[in-house]
Amino acid sequence: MPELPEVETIRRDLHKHILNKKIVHVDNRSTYVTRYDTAEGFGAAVQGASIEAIDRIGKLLIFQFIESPNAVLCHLRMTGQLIYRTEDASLGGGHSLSKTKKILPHQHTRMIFTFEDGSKLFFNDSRQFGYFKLIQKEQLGEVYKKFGIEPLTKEYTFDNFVQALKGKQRSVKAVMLDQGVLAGFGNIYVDETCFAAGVLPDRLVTSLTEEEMKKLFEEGQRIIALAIEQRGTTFNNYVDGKGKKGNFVRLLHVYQRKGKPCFVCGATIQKITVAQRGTHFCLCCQV
DNA sequence: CTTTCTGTTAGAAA
DNA sequence: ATTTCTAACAGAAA
Repeated sequence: MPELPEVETIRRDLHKHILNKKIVHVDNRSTYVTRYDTAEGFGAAVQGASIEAIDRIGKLLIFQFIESPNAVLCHLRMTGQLIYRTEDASLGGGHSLSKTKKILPHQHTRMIFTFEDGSKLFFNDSRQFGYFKLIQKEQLGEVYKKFGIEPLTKEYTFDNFVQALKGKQRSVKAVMLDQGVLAGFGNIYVDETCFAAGVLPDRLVTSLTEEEMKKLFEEGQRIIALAIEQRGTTFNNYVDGKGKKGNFVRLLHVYQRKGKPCFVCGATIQKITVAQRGTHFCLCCQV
């Protein structure tokens, strides 16, 4: 499940590999992933365009093109993957393709961008919740405006954090998952942040003390930064821009640890549903 | 075999 | 206006 750290890892990988590269061909294998555009319109806008910038806000990737009014938004949702392969690697014939690497394209490959040098960017998405959306560069301001404050930006201050959460009649979990309040947190990092902050996820935001608020603010930023350092969390589906898994799994304290002993106090990790999501916590460490 | 669960977000419903 | 619920889809688990 790509959240901010996973999407940022992919963004950095792609920045390294496809910047300034010209797209010579687009193979759109599922009209559903370009559901906001016609397949013809999307292909026409992107073919022949060169990558000027790859940006990100929250979990949303933004591709901009050189000398073009167009940009493309890409959201991976639950199971989307963006994997870059050089011509050599995508052919799969040689020993450059290890056994652990899947041959691409496969059944779930929904889009293939081919660059001038023969390298390719594969978009795989088994559930097809992810999408590509054509947009004008001048509309990007409106796109950014829909997002709340994001960890690791200069807007992420304690004052802004308190301001964003203030007055919400909802659980900590629901508010932290709300991309319009905080940008980039998903199920994994909300549960981990709540654990680190010692706050139960089903607490109402209005019940939080100043110190608890501060803890959530600080731990949220610390965990997101640490997860980026570890190149994200691979629980089942996520891989980086080169198809490799993330390393944060071994640092998880509560997520997907139901029934296992808490690393801090030994109590059994609990799982309930909060804000329609599986939610993990330690009854001993969190209040 | 069928049913349930997974977790993101838009859009609908409350 | 704000919050909650459901649909979109495919596959793993029950």
